Amino acid sequence: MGGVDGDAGSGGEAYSRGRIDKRQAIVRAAFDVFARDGYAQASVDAIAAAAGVAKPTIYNHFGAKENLFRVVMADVGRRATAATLEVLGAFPAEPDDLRAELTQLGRRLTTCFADPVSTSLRRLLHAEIVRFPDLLDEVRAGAATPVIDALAGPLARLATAGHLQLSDPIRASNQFIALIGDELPALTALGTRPAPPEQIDAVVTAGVDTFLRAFGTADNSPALGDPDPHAATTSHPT
Amino acid sequence: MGGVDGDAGSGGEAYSRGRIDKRQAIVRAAFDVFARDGYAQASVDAIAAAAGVAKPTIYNHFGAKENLFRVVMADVGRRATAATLEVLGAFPAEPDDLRAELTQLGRRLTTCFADPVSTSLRRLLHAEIVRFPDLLDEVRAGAATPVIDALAGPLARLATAGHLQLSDPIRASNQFIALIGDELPALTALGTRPAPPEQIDAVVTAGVDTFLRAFGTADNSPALGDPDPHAATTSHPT
DNA sequence: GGTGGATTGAACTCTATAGTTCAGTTTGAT
DNA sequence: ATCAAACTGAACTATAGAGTTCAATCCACC
Repeated sequence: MGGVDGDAGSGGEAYSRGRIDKRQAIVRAAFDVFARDGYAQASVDAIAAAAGVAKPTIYNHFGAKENLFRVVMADVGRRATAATLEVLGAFPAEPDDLRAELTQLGRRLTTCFADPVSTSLRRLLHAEIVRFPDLLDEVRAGAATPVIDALAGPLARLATAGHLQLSDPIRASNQFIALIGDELPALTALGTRPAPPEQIDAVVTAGVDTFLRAFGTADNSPALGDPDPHAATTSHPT
Repeated sequence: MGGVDGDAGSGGEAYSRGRIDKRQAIVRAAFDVFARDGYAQASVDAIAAAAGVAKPTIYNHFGAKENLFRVVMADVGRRATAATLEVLGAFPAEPDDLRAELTQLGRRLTTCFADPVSTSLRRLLHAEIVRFPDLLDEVRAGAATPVIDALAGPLARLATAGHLQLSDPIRASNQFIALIGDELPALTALGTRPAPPEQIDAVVTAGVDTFLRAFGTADNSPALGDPDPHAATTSHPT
């Protein structure tokens, strides 16, 4: 329920759906099935069954399977981006305790990145990029770049306010994301297993620490007493 | 061995024609086809054609397609790891110019990570992890963990020698990899496009700079005059 | 209570491909 | 030269799934 609406046109037809929102149900179900089976192995019959809909209804709405896939990917990309941008929007303009706020931000971001919506999108992109090369640019333009920019903004403000020392906020933004998120795929088995929260926490804490060692100023303290010298080992992302 | 030998009139095959190592040819060809088409869409006929081999030969050697896939993944994992470990092994024990050596190392590592062997492995892992969950552990144990460890060693040595200030070499190793490599998928379109070398260079340089800001000591200098404040923008990994 | 567009289920066509079979050929070794 | 094992080509079985068709049905709205 909620914003029904026939989503911004994917292929030409954008007319009034007389019925309840079968369309939404199909897209959601298709995402589940694609995420589980991959594009090639996901059968339209399975999607129809999962959506509680007859097969011809799918073809009525979306035409070929390929188009359904594109719509699904766009939808998932939009959802993932929205969640991440919301987290970034909640970052305070004038944080009292920068370290604490960055850590909090890191925790929230990793939660977003480890979410099934995000990880499945990731997996499907990797899986199908050869068959759908354009999908990457589409998703990246609508998802990745805005996120980096949305983090670069606050970082730049913190720099001009004298709480960080950095010359290139975009670069710093990418590096922050790298420091807190690069190990996530390894920790979550590419998103197929729930990650031990304490391991994620350790990575985020260490990432923020390194970030502040590199870019911090006097007011964001010297990492209170090496908070966690040896917690949980981690490995390289696949 | 060698010979192309006239194989009675069957024309235009792809790989070697010696009786000796059909098996190798099949594995190599299968990798190419899997990388291009994905597991489900890769047909055994296509693999046979690419390997210059008859279909029953494949079944003689490997049994079912699933097994062939496992063998291919193990082989590719081995190759990718070997290349990376070789690069890490070349890291000098007592570097004169730590910044330069780390930058060099970063460049070489990104070259490894951007190699088709590595990127295809990555893509196939993401694509098939749901169908082959065990593959991840196998590849990770044999590839990712050793790489992190192989970098942690030198870092630890540098720390005890007083050239770096860090308490957890494993963590620092992960973070170094993150700083230099996290943007690679975005820059190379998940490995499907060659990355502009100057962009990779900029990322590596900036990554090493941040790493040394965080962990460096007096002797590895304050980044010679902000070498490249604004070069090429980058985006978030997918 | 009638009308039209959306929906349904079921049967159908077509194509792709995993895996097998087999008779004949090539190969390296004896 | 001979032999056994590996290889080949081609035909074959069986299955699975994309996309279509159509008569019957449901629902919103007039």
